[in-house]
Amino acid sequence: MNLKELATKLGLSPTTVSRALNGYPEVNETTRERVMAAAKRYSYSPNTRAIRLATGRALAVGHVIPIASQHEIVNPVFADFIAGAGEVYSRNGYDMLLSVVRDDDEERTYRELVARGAVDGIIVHGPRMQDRRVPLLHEIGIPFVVHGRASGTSSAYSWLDVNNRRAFQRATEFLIDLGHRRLALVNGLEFMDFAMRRRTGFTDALVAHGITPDPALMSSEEMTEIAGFHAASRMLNMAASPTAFVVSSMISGMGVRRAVERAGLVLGRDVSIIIHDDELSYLRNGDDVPIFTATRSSVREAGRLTAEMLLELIANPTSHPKERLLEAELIIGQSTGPAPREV
Amino acid sequence: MNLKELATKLGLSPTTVSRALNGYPEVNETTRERVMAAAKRYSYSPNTRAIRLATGRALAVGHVIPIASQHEIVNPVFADFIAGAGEVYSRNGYDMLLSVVRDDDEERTYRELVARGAVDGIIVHGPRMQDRRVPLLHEIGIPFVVHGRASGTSSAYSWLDVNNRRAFQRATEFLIDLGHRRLALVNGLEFMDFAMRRRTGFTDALVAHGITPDPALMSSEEMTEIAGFHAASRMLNMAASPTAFVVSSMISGMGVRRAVERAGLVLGRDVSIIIHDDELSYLRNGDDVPIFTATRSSVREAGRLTAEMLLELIANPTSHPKERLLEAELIIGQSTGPAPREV
DNA sequence: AATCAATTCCAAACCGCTTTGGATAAAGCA
DNA sequence: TGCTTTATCCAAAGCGGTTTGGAATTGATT
Repeated sequence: MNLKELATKLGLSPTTVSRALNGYPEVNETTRERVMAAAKRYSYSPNTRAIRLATGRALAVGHVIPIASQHEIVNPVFADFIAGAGEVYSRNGYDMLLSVVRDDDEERTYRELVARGAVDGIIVHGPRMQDRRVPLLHEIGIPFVVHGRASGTSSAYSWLDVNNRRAFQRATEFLIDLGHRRLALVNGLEFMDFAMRRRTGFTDALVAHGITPDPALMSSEEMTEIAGFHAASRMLNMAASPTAFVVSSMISGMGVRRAVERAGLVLGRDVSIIIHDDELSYLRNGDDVPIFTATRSSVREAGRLTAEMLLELIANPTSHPKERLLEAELIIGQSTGPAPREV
Repeated sequence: MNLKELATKLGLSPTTVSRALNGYPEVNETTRERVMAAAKRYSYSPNTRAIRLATGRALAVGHVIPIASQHEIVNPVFADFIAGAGEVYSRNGYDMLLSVVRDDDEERTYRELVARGAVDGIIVHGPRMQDRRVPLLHEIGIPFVVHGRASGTSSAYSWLDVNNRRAFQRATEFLIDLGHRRLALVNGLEFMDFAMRRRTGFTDALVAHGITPDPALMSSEEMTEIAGFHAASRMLNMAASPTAFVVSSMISGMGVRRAVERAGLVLGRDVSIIIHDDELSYLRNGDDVPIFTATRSSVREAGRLTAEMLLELIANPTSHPKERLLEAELIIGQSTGPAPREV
């Protein structure tokens, strides 16, 4: 059933039917109701392809998921972020277009996506330091919102980020307040923007309390269980081993915990851990009582908010870039406790 | 730059330019080269919206990701599956459309997606027993491939699945051969088709070796770390506690491992664990040496193959349903060993 | 009663491509 | 030489909607 057929059945012109369905004023209310009823009766869905061509809008948003070409890792937060964003799109009649792209030919993908007219806007995932994509998308001239930030970018752009520096600073201070003096950071890869900020928050807190950051107690690797395990094991084997860990993710944290337990130490007594918890749906940090003390910020909610920002930007392309900084909560769990007394 | 402009610049008709670019024979080779060169020079990308309308094809595939409305959990394998499928789509000029849908209004989503003409085919994720979506998509009449199977469905349909029954049977037999007699299953939710099959494989192996399955040693819960931890803790507290666990996922396995270590037992000596490893990129089972003994099957590869099946089906809608059963590898890691001697 | 402004509807153009059905010129054949 | 093929290109008609620019009808105003 298409518009013309429906119009014929109603004895109206396609014009009127179209207007009736789209809520334009120049159509009699009784006519509109007739049309609406008929549309429902024949379960008419306007052909998206035609709408897109006629309106010149794609009614779709592109998410470009970069895959690090060396490691082939898909960021695990991505699924929940998408789930949040997807809600917003479907509520607003937008489609979500996903491109999974190795980071060596990202540029081509972005350009094509826009030139082909496949999307009205783009969400940028996994920004790195001095990310080339920000100037690129400015040049292309398409609305976009970055999930995270790209330090070292000169021009303004829209972004939504968690205050990673602040979160890690607070986590570190919390541990310092508990008496810990030898603190370790198990961080993600530090060419990623968020990881850099977390490191800054960590060292800032140390320095502010007169503790000199020890490079041997700061690792920067992929956020996997194994990497966390290895990094923590190595540090725990040092002469002056750390009594507390600040860890970049739930998964790494599980690796750190394993290293701690493997070393015969008790979590929350001998060694404390604070992780960052993205509230991934399949990696809940405890049911009622949180297991890990954590800086917490829902990545699904971030997905929702980012999507809303982008749709606004699309509706209002000349508006100024919007920025949104979310604060992470500090959740006290069972993985932290006072620093053990020196022997 | 659109087709008409390009044609004008070349002094040709849009018809000829279109044909030249799409490889039709009725155009002179030298003309074709001229056109190609000009297209590249002006970086012309044909407008997807127009192509879709003109050809009546969506050139897009829909992935409908169900979110269990009670738990709001996004299946973690989904990200890697998508990554695999995405490769295939971009190689073939298809877009990937993602709909994240709570499982209470799935039907509407599927119907609309097709009625609107947004997709040429659909991938069904997370099939359950007697899944309603299979008959629904048959009724709608759109090519689709199921990732997994839907037991209890009468009509034929295309699917790609891992031989879950066989994998879990082999894993169980492997443990029995190591001398284990009290085996536990930490399974996913058993209304999911794959979980049911895994359970069958587990009990089949037991029965075949004269062991009566003990309901107290079979849990069926969400595949989270915590659920794994709780289930294993409970079982390890039983009088006749299990000496071996067959576990449905890497993440649950990490919970089981934690329970084992928490109980003061040594993995691979006191207690053995076999997990199923989907080879998620951010959850590698060890670097060179696998940590867990595991039944292994790459979900990313499954994504690739499923996508290829669907594209074939779209190109050839009258062909018979295709079925593809992947066998999982059994990988020996450090989490298994001979059953401990009875005390 | 004549004029003007709404109100309500429609015909036709348009979005940017593909594709059908020729037209023209060159080549092949009897 | 005249006629049929073959090669090459083009005009125009879609695809299924939206949107512009009227036209016809009705109601209000003077």
